[in-house]
Amino acid sequence: MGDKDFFERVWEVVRAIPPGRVTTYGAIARYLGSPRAARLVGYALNASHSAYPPVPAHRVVNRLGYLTGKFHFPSPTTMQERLESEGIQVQHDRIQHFEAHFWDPVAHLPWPEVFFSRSCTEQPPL
DNA sequence: TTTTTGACGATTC
DNA sequence: AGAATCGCCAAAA
Repeated sequence: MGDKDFFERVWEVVRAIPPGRVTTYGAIARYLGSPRAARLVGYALNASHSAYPPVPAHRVVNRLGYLTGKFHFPSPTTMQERLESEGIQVQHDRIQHFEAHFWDPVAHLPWPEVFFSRSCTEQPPL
C-alpha cells in the first residue's frame, strides 16, 4: 500500500471527512497506525495548502474541539466560517456539540490497507 | 547525517 | 482544576 508518504495519507483521510463532520489530529494518527503522531498530522495539514485535490483541513480540530489551526488559514476567521457554512456552530474557537459532529476514521473508513489501495480494477493481486 | 520543527495529547505539578 | 512540561516522529533544512 505504501507508495504514499505519511503526509499524503493524512490528506487522503481528511478528504474523506464528510461535510458537516469533524475529526481530530489524534484520531487520524490512530487510524494511520501511529497513535503518537498527532503532531505530525498537524504538520501534514500545514503542508496541505497547495495539495490537489483540495484538503478540507478546517474539518480537523484538536481533541477538545478547539480550532487550534485557525491561524494557518487565509484569514484567522476562515476556518470558523467554513465550519459554520457546513452547519457547525463555533463559539470562542470551540465547536459546539463536538461529540455529535465527531467523525472517527477508525470507525467509518475501511482498513487502511484497503483504503489506500488503488481501485481494484487496476490493482493486480500481488 | 544530524538538527530543528511543530495546526497534539498525556502526564505532572 | 488549570498551567507547565514531556514524548512523540516524519519532513525539511
